[in-house]
Amino acid sequence: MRLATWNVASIRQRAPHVAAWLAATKPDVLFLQETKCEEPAFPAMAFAGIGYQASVVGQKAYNGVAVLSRIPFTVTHRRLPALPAEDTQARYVEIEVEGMALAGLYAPNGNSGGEAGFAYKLAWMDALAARARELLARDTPLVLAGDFNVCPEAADCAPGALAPTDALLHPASRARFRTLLWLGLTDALRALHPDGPLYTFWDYQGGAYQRDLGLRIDHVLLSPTLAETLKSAAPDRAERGREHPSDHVPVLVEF
DNA sequence: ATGACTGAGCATCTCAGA
Repeated sequence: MRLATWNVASIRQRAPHVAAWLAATKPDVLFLQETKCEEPAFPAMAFAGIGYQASVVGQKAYNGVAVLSRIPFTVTHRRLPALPAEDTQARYVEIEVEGMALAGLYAPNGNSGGEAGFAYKLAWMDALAARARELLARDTPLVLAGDFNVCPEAADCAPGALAPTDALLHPASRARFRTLLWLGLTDALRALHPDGPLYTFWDYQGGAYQRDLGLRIDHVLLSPTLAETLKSAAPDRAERGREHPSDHVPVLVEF
């Protein structure tokens, strides 16, 4: 299985990038985040023509996740079950493929909306952990892939790339990420590349990419039986150097 | 002192991103 995740910062702006990347890389499944449109505006035709079926969990202007797959899949969840019904933010999609649960997620940033915004980030991460716990209790092979909006360790934030008080670095945010690891999930990038920077994001401002002031916030977590078969895991840095790029690059994992 | 990012939307500014 070749599985990827990519925060595209608007699928309507990035459809050509995504289609070209799919044609060149040919992953089985690609999870997208920050598609920023409702389902009817999602450019599904751009991907159908190259063999990828889309399933979209969209909303107007903000958030939005989707999955593109060239293998058959069934959508099992379009929201996290533990969140209140009135929460309509489009941040989670879960599919079933060959007995595996594959989840694409866009965790809240947590820097906007004051204390309530940060509390929402933590509550959302708790709901994600609850879902992971549920699947693992059933021995379902599981992948969590997406923009977690957490730099897990010091090496995941270039010095000066963020203010020390940023929500992505907050001890409570990092604790929520560690909780996922303590459930037995393996951080695919770090499992194969234990040391040094492995950035997946560079800010648009201040020449962050040219100065390599990046962050590692896009992650792929694997349950134990899948982690045992892990072959490769890498961010595709070259995408950040293209014309009109997303501020995130795709992360590709092979297992 | 200067100029300094991107995208969406009931838009010529505001909000959000991170």
